[in-house]
Amino acid sequence: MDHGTRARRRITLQDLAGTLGVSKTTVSNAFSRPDQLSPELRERVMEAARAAGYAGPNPVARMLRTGRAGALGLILPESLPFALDDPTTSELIRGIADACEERRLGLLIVPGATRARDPRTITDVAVDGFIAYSLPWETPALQHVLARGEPVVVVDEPRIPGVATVGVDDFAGAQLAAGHLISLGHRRLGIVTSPFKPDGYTGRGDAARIASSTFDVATRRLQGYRAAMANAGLPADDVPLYECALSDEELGRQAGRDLLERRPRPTAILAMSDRLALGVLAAARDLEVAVPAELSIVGFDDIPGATTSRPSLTTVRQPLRLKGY
Amino acid sequence: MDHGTRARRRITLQDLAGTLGVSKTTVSNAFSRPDQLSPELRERVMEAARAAGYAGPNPVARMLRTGRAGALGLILPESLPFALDDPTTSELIRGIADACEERRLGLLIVPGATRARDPRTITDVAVDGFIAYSLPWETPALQHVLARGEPVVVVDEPRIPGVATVGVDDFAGAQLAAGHLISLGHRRLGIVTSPFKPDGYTGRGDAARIASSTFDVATRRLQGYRAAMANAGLPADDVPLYECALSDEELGRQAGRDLLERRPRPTAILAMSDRLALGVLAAARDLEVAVPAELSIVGFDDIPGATTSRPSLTTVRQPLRLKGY
DNA sequence: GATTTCTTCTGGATCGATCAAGAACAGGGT
DNA sequence: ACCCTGTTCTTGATCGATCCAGAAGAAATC
Repeated sequence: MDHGTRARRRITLQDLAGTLGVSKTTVSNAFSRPDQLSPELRERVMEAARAAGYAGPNPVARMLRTGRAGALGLILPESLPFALDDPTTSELIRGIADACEERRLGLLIVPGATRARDPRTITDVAVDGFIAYSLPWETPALQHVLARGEPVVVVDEPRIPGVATVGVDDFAGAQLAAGHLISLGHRRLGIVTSPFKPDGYTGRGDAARIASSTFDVATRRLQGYRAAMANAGLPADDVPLYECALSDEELGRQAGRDLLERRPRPTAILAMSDRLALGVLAAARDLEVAVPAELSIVGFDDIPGATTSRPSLTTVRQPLRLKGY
Repeated sequence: MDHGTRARRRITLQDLAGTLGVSKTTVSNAFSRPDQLSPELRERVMEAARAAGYAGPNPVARMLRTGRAGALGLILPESLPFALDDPTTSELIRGIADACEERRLGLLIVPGATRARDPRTITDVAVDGFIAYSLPWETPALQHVLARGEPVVVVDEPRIPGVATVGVDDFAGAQLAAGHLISLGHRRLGIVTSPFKPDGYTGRGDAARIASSTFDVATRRLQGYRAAMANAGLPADDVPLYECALSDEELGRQAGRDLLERRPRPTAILAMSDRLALGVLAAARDLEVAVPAELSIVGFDDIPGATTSRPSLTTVRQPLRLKGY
């Protein structure tokens, strides 16, 4: 019934110092800088800590003082379920997780960044920096990330001046893929694209949408395809095009059906991801179009388990991307 | 060349208050409690913040003062790559991620808890509580989690008195599965188990290992199987048993081969997970044992995409498990 | 013996916010 | 004129640690 000991407050470093009769700095050192005090005293401190049920310095207080959070934020465009489904993203997450583990950093995942979100999911988290993966231009989430003023690494897109970016050369890769098909003699191509805008649209290509695209990767890959076609003297502008809202097999199949039903039928289809390519393959099977006899398909990304007849444009991803820190 | 403005220190709420000529509390309120000040002043504050490039209150400082971190820690037994591979775990992560998103909590993932780890990956992270998934007894990581004194929810195992646990009734489920097979007339059963210890052992069942098991789930499921057998008057103790270090199709196949090569050959096999069951199915195909004519297989967990002839023992997982908070 | 150098430990300032209590002023009712 | 209630803003304490400068004593150097 006197002061103190009420309401089961959590024990602090200060309390511990009190019961031991040493200064709080000493207790702090016992935990974080063992070489700064004699082994005996340190042992006494640890002993007392164990007895008092003190688990170690409060991480938040330590962060505030030291300025380091010991964690990285990973911003994903779609929801986590979708990210885990998509081999490309999932592969990326693995690489990042491993790298974080080596450096004993925590990994805080912020999914669904393209949807409208409460900014607090970004402004209120304790991290030392962010990795943003494949976001469209003008994502509010990205603005908030940049506003925090902490280190940011963007993977794939968008390429923002002054912000570190990791990614393959989409233009060159796409050009290579299209060039390959053309050199095989194909003249009637079809293209299945990943989204140009994060609005869930799926359907035939639309020049206005493409012109106002906010996804860099899709834009640059398309430019690559078209450049290759233009080099070969093919009409690049009115090539049949189908845009898919997600990089998903079902949508790829839908795209494939659409493209393969056009007349004259394309003899080769370029897909902006391997999952879309697999979908096109399924569509070809549905429509009984023989691959590769009647149709060639080329994907992108080289996901594991893509053993179809397609030259794989691989990305050197993974641990590289953490080198920035 | 006077005091202040050196070395590009990050701007603080205090600084902002200074330039505006108001108190820091007012600035704080402008961000966190808009009803506490006049709209005009608030607008002025936000304006000045924008101009100064101030992104909002420092999350760490806020955490320290309020005592809330706004994030949850998720402890996984294996590495993240493995977790993403395993449909059961991946399903769980989805559920948790969704629930966190609704409550606008961050999700901090700490993988690989069964391996020896630096305790700091647990003691040094800023979270309000932990979810521990399917860990063996005596995992050091778990000790550290409990030592933090924050809320903990254990999923599946281990069941620790006084700690909230979410999970299905493994004993009853297993008993049901085995009872089902027995009621179909099966008398020679075989069992494929998930690990009893986190040491990577894969091989025939070993009574000593089972007796000293540290994985609750495996133990209780086995007890369930055996109880059903005992009820039916079958010798439960020397039933053929194969332990797999991971819940993985390849190991399930190995287990299936071993069990199916024994004589007399089992007519039914109980697997502790659906992935293992799929492996057994593969083994049956390898050895040209007809399913279900010559062999019945029963799994556990009901993962998506398991359309084989097996009664699925489903778990009601997902968002439930966050109700604790 | 005086000075320097270590080692070991301490006190107080500090990180950047929130919170509790209260001041100053406005209007409303009697 | 007085008290009450509200709104708006400020002061000072506080969260729980780390860091810096320095004190006290032992050991080494000249």
